[in-house]
Amino acid sequence: MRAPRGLTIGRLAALSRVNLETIRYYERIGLMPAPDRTEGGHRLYDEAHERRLSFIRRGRELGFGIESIRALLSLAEPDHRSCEEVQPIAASHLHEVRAKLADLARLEAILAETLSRCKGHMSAPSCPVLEMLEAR
Amino acid sequence: MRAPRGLTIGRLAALSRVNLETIRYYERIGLMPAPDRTEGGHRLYDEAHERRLSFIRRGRELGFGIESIRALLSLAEPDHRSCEEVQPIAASHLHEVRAKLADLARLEAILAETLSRCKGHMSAPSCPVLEMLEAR
DNA sequence: CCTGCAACCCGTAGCCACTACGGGATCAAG
DNA sequence: CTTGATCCCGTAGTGGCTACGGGTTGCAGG
Repeated sequence: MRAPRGLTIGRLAALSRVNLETIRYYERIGLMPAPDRTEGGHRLYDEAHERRLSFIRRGRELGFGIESIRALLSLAEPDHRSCEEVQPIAASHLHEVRAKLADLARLEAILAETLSRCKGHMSAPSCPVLEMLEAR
Repeated sequence: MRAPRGLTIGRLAALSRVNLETIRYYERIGLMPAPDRTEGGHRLYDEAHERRLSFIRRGRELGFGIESIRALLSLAEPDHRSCEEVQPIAASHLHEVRAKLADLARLEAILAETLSRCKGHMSAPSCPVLEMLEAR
């Protein structure tokens, strides 16, 4: 009665909500360790892989880049565990997120305002959007 | 006293604030027409090119994709000029911008809140950021 | 006229983070 | 033992550029 260790890549993909091809990609770039294989060569994962992969997915969902996640993963290891070193990574990312946010908000305002001036004059020869793009 | 027609790619780049290599790229993908050349093969542009390139730059700055800009450019031509056809392109883009905006705002809130809980316990063994990534 | 050097030429490869494809091998259920 | 789902691997494509390298052209000063 050995534990049911041996998660196929497909089941790992479903469990961690990461695309199967993406898992292989993470292995290629060294973000996920190469797992054991069956005799026939199929990958076999365990719970530790699942935890690591879910960590990566949550990091990606928060917008961290692969290299930041690599750093965060090593800072999450029991020996190295350091909030002090995690903070600058997260803070720098937050800074970038805020910059993009400000940029997008600007675009949104311009687009919304310009489009609002389009309402109605469907068949008119003038177009606020085109005029903005041609603007001096 | 012929007009000073004949803008080198470098001067066009400076004038339109588009990278020189990007201009060549736009020509390769058919977004910019192939201009005349000097005897030696250097590209020579005119004001029409400058207007088109600036149109493209403004479109890119507003976040439109290359294919949308291609469509907008053709809808900006004197014969085809159609606000009616421009609107769905801009509206669809605005929709995408708003989706990204909402997504980024969500990230920002999570990151900011989590980081705020990091303040102070620099050398503590626990870390709100890591805990969130490991969550479950 | 000649030199020197900035500007230009072209094609290709690299960036990020995947995603898709194709053709073959393996696994597990019936 | 057959079938069909799953998995294998390597490579190429995505978007929108940017960088590189090695060669050619243009033009201003001497």
